Amino acid sequence: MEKLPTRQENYAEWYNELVLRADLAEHSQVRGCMVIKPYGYAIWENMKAELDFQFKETGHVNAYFPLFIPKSYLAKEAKHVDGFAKECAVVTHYRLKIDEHGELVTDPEAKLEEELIVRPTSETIIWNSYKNWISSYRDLPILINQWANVVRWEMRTRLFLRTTEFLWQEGHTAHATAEEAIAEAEKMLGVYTQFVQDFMAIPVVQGRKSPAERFAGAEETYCIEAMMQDGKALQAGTSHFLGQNFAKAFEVKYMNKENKQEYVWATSWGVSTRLMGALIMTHADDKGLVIPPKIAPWQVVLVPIFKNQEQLSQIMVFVDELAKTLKQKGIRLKIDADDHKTPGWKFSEYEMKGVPIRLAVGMRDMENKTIEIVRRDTGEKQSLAQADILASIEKYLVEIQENMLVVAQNRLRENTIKVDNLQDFVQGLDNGKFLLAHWDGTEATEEKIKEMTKATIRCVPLNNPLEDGVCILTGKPSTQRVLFARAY
RNA sequence: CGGGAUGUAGCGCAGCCCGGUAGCGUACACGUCUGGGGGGCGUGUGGUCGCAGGUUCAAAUCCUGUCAUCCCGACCA
Repeated sequence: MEKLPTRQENYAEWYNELVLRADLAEHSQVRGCMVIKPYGYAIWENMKAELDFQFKETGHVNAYFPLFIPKSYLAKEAKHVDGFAKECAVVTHYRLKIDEHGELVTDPEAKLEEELIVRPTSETIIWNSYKNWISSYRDLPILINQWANVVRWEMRTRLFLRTTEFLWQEGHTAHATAEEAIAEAEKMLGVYTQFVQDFMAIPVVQGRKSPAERFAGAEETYCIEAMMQDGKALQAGTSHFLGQNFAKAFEVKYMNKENKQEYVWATSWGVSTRLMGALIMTHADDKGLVIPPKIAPWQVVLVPIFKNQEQLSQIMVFVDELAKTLKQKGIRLKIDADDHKTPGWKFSEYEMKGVPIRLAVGMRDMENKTIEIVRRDTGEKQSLAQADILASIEKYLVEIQENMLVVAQNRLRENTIKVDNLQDFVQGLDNGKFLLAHWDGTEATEEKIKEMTKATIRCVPLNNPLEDGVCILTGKPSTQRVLFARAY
């Protein structure tokens, strides 16, 4: 098989090819939709399991709401409609029939009284339920998460980064006070940050979106932004303080302790299969994926090297014993004893798939009681005594996880720069930097900068130091720097 | 929705200009030699040439229509 295009040659093609070659996903026949293949789905499942655990640890429960949203619900929150109307799939009929030419056609008789929207997000359908669930402060808070698929009819799609249908989780909470809701939105941003850094080894910048970049219907949008290897930003997760916008749209009030009716305060927060894109573009190299041990479907792959079944049997005596030990330790091992692929082919294959540790054992090793171990992240290869292998694997799994984060953190730090004029700004962008620059705080300036440079305000970082300066475009005064980058 | 391109085996492509038996690479199956970094040799399976019309003795090839996909724009939490 041909080599992967390098990141340097063509970053976009490298990404696309890698997704296909690593067997994560493929384009389906359906426009803009992908098939997530078992290896890709296994990574998603590992991410999902950990996130689900964290949500429950922080007091949330799972529920499930309908895929279809009556059109009238979506219309209730004005900004929300604005944000999503242009990318909705609409169900208009409920039956097909065979016509006079023998063709399967939509039955015009079966038109829906009210059209149904395939959910682009679930605020409206969920708040329509919350209306019936909430009457007293004693009913609050409601802390619900749902794992679901959503559909957004995007013009241009890319595997994992932007697909018509995608998988995600969406948390929707209801609170008695603004303070509590804001605290919830911030808490979940923290959960995302910790998950992404500790499990996916992806460092992020936490911040608030500018008003223009806010979620449709939110008072405040918090986000985590990650840096891809080409210097572009990828929004890895968002958490929104929705104020009382949805409560007002759906008439959701509660009786407080003073016997007064008040509107409920809301949050929503989500991460999606887009995180798979972040994983790939943060860690993968020109040989393929590199997956952090904590979410790798296989943490270790073992390739026995043999000329015939008899040799394989001898090797497998040792391998079976090792497999038993690793299983006891909870280490995920794949043994590839397939005899119609060569060892060289397998080495390349598992590098493409990003398995953190590779072991190889042949007859030479059996005679010497040794085993070859190779780290995927650094490529470091050594021959160890078989007796020492368990300790080395355990040590490597920890080291690889840590090292991957450190490498990514260094990249983020080294490529985030302060700029004070437009020339440096543009030059920085072309060199793949994240830019901290002064901005006059107006939407007009933000828009102008986007037009000129394709860069957007990714966020106003949390705990941003205040500092007097002047806007790089207009020269008007500014009190803090904000983070600009080109984004996916 | 504007501009450009492409539809031929699972995948990647040639053939089309100049009409005449459907080709190559890869994958797959079998055999054999191999096996410590994407193996060699041999044999074989697999195609309504996107779809619908038309011209012709004859269409992957020429003509008309149509559908789909991709790229560049517009659009995009």
